Amino acid sequence: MIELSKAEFEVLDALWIDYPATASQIIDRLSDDKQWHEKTIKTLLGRLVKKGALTFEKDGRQYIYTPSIDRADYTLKESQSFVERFFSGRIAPLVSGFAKSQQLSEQDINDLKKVIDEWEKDHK
Amino acid sequence: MIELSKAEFEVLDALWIDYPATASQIIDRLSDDKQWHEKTIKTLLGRLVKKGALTFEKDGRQYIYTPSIDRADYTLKESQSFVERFFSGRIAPLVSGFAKSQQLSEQDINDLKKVIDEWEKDHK
DNA sequence: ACACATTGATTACAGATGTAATTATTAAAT
DNA sequence: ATTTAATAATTACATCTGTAATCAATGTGT
Repeated sequence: MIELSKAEFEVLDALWIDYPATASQIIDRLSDDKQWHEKTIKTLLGRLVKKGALTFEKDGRQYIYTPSIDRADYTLKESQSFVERFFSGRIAPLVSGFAKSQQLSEQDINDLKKVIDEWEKDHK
Repeated sequence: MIELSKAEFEVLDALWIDYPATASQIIDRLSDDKQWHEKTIKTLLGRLVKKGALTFEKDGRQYIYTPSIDRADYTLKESQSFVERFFSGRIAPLVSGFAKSQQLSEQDINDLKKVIDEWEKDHK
């Protein structure tokens, strides 16, 4: 699988918001949270292209970028590897840690219940 | 918080299994899964000491290592940051991704239910 | 047609990381 | 006491990462 650094992921994440998009659109989106120099973002875009995480088409002197991987796929793979490394592949201990440290809201609990209901529906 | 690389974490994880422990004990434990050179593990131990993730006492010519951070604390922090980056801090979408891709067993579902029950007990 | 402004390409550079080899130290064996 | 073997300390080195600066190309305005 394609391995992305944290910074690279953030840039790709800005593209996932809406694509295709130009570098300046991406820079624009990122400027809200991050205080990255435009050059930095260009560098990261270049590295993402090199890693095959996105493609581009020329439009005059600009590039129009499109992600070449799916966000859900990518985050699932990362989640699997994370849960494997930290919790031997079991997800409940992760959730349990959140619960114990007061990180779960009523909303989270309801969402989790919904996931469980779905699962049970599919496995009956 | 202390930032550990993947390799560093694996070494610390081998120490968490049982401690205090000597370098050779740790090397021994790791040799099952990893094919790291002994020197590599020593280097990682040194970096872990430098980062303050573990301490040691001398016992003759050997060092006896002890973790200076708690595994549950560390994994919780990492989990929070992971969930924040990939799922805007919400845990349910992570679990949902696992469910949708057939990564959840009956056992996982039961464990999750237990976590939810606990949570509800504490919040009544 | 030409200077300018914009965008992409190339280069930079320090610190982190993976993966050890080399060197120094010292307890243990002879 | 001296050699040896084990252990730790120091050094190595390529790649990745964060964070840009500089160079090159090219569309645009005058």
